[in-house]
Order: sequence, then structure tokens, then C-alpha cells
Amino acid sequence: MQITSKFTVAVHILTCIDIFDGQMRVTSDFLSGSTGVNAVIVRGVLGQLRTAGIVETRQGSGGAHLAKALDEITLYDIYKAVDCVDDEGLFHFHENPNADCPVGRNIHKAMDGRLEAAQAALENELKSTTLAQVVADTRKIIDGE
Amino acid sequence: MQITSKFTVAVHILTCIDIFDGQMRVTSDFLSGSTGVNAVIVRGVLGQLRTAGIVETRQGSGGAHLAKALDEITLYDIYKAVDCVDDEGLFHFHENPNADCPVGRNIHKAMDGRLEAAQAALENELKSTTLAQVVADTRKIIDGE
DNA sequence: AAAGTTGAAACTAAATATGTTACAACTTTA
DNA sequence: TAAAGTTGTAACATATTTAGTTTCAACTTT
Repeated sequence: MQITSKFTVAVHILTCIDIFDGQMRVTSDFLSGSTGVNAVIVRGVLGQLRTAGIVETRQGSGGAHLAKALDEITLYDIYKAVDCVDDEGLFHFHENPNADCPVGRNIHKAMDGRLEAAQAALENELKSTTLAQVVADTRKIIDGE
Repeated sequence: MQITSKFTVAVHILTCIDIFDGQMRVTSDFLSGSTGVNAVIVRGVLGQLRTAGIVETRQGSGGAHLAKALDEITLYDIYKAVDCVDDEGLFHFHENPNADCPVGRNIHKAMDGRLEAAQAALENELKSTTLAQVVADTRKIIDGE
């Protein structure tokens, strides 16, 4: 199991938008070239980021722009925007435990808190990282090339 | 995206093995009944738990037993045993970023540490919980019924 | 020897992820 | 205002993964 690559694609896209903004029109076609991901998929991701208020795009005129400051966008915002995890939670509980068995009818209750805590640990870590940090690191590597 | 239900099934199975051990033979068929999961799938999970040194099973004689003390089995051990996540990591990096683009050829390096930190946060939380705690909570709920 | 069980392979079915084709709606510019 | 380029979106295709199913040999107990 892996979290959809739309997440890393989205971070890649946003980094490009910041780095190339002003120098060129950052179209879905350009982003497709940089990410190696199909342009329609890119437009889908951009659509989700737009819905989340992270980018601005408009039909016709090409070119995406950030709708927020870099340090106001966390990896968690992106992760939520592209729907990395199910509404049911990160963990998938087997659906038909037997209510006639004392373990079967209670295991869900006994585990839920632990599973939520684990998911929260992951998400809190993502909340603590902003796109500003990722872009800064990227610029640092580019400048050092 | 969700982590395979084999994880919660495995915890359910191990809880049953602890709670019903001595009272009855905890066969894959019994566990299938309690979890609502196909007996062949149960045997597959038991096989992975056996490979990980968590349970003991033998062909012919039915009945699984724990191979370790409850407080020596963490949720992380189970998560690893049933192969919840890919060897490549929890996050799936898009595979063909463009090396001719300064962002494309560096984004992986710029993100990797952050992704590993997020995965580690999840896994550390799982390492901090033992099966003993889950079983204790389960018993508490059963006794309170 | 019979009955019940595990281990495992091979196949099926359903769900998900990603890519592709096609095209209408829109904007810019010649 | 016509042409060119772009976004948004639907419909379809393909590959992978998840879970279930069928089948049966190997094994243990009685």
C-alpha cells in the first residue's frame, strides 16, 4: 500500500509554480513535462488544489498561481486537498466482525483510539512542515548545483 | 487509500488467540467466524505472523498460539508482519520527474527527508503500543458488558 | 484408516490508480 | 472576429492491488 503519487505530484507542481512564476506561464502542459505525469492528471490535481484554495487557475488564459503565501501552505493542506486518505480513516477495519463473539463485537472499540492516534501522528508531522521549507530546500540544492 | 485490513484482522486474530487460548482450539475456521474474513485469508495472515515469530501454528494439529508475551508484541511488529506498506515507503513518489528541469531533478531529494519523518511519526506511534494494551482494553469492555 | 487441519497454488472478482481520448468553454491576440 | 492555445471534465482503458474462492497435498490426532 502506498499513498497516491498525486501527493508528491502536487508538491512538485506547487514548487514549480513558485519557482517559475514570473519567468514563464506555468501551464498544465509545462507541469506535465516537469513531473512526467499526464497533463490531464495534472489538471485534475490543480483542480483539487484550486478547490482547496491553494492555487488559482482560469480557463483560457493559461498559467497557475499560488493563492496563499508559501509559509501558509502545509504538507497536510496538500495531503487533504488531493484526498490521500479515505474518510473512513487511514486504517481499513475489516467490515464484518462477528457480533456473537465477545472479541468480534468489541475489537473495533478497543482499537479505534490507537488507530486514530497513529494517523494523527502522521498528520501532525505533515502539519508541521510548510511548502516554504520544501521550496527553500529545493532552491538551495539548485543553487549548489 | 487505506492500509490493508489485514492489519486490523491480525490484531483481532491475536486478541482471540490470547483470550480463547486454553478454552478452545483457535483454528483458522474459528478465526474466520470471529473476524468475518475468509479462512484462507486468515491462514495467510497467520502465516505472515508465524514468519515474523509472533505466533506458532502447525500443520495437522489445529490451533494457533502466541510465540511471545503480549507486552513484547507491538502494533508496529504486526504492521510490519502483514506488509502494510511498500518497501519503497508509505508515500509513492511519481516515477519520472524530468531531469532536464531543475525542479524535476531535485524535488525528490528535497522531499525525501520530510516524507520519511512523516512515516516515522506513524510508525513510532505504532511502536509505542503493545498488544497487551489492546487486549487489556478488550477485556475491560467485555467485562463491563 | 478416518476426520479435521494447515499451507499453498491458481484462479476470480472488485476496487483503485493512472493514463488516454475527446471536446466544450474560455481567454488572448493577431 | 477568427485562430490558437488553454482549462475543465467526462468517458473510457489499462494495470495493479485487495480480498475471496476452489482445490488439494501434507500433516496430526484419534
